[in-house]
Amino acid sequence: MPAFTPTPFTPAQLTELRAALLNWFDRQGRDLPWRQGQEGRRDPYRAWVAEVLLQQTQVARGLTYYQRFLDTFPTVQALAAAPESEVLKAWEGCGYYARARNLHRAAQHVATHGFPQDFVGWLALPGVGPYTAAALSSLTGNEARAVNDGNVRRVLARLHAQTHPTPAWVQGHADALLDPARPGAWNEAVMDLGATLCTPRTPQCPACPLRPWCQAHVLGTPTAYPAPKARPAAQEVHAVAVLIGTPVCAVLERRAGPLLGGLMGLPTQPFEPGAPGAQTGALADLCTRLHATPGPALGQVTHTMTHRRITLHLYRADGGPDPQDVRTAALSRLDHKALHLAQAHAAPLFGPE
DNA sequence: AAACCGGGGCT
DNA sequence: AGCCCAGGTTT
Repeated sequence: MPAFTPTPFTPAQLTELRAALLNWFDRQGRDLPWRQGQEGRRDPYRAWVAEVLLQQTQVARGLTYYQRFLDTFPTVQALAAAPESEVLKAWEGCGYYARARNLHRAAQHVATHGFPQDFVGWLALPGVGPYTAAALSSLTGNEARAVNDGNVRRVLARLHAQTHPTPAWVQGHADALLDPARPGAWNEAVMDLGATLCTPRTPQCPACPLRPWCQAHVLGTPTAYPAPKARPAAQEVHAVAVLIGTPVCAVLERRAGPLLGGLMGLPTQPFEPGAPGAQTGALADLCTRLHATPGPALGQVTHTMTHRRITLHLYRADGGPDPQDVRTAALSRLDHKALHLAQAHAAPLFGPE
């Protein structure tokens, strides 16, 4: 017996449902810059960059980054030949920087060995998991692989009124629904439906081509599917940071590890906000490490990242390592906020514009 | 199972 | 103006 409940649709229903969604897609599907060329035969480089970008970034926001990234690296050879710092600079502000580092590493493999030709080949690239491998093998090779992303999960959960769809449940139903005649278009169609009509909060059921088959619509509570996931509470983090130099030419450090790895930023030192003297102690420790002299406070900025709420207490300092050009370095939003604060502090009233 | 990041929607 | 949410891959 199967591990999941197979699709309740009869073959005739399946044919109608597929035709309804694909007909909608042919007329209402989104015209996106990475969807050039024939369906199922999209350009692999453009599709790949787009899919990695769209792993954690919504289309509306992703368009800007996609444009910038392709202008900077028009081909996989250009991407492979670039230093990592330039790749991160092109990705700057987009978040989840491991995506850019993996894309860069994978490009060096692709530039010499060529693009993967199937699902397993795509899956072998760093930064390409089951979703992206299914998307790329279907979009560029018309392979019959059903994608399983957040949109698909939501569409299928509503279609079958399933509050707690497991990954295996979603994959099973996605496989059953996939139109084997047009796998690439089918995947694009389901994701477009989830992104434009079957949205998380305010679904547009009256316009939905799948409404005749949708159990959640029958029950009248589409937003109940799937049930929201529990999330860990945000954690308060405090750190001191120093500005040595100016907001456009400052001492920067390269961040290592999973958090903002590979990006540059102002030197920082965390501290326990409750403990007396902890903040001045952290400033002293940081300046000792940098061989710098602490100066006046410039203010503080807050930024939320993952499950952390970070407060950066910014100070001026002197001495230490050589400052560098801030504009050519890849920085996180947090550091841009800190530098903006320093700039406002430097010229609070006057100055050009 | 938990961590990674930033923006957009809703209150 | 804030809070809350969503989201593939990796470790």
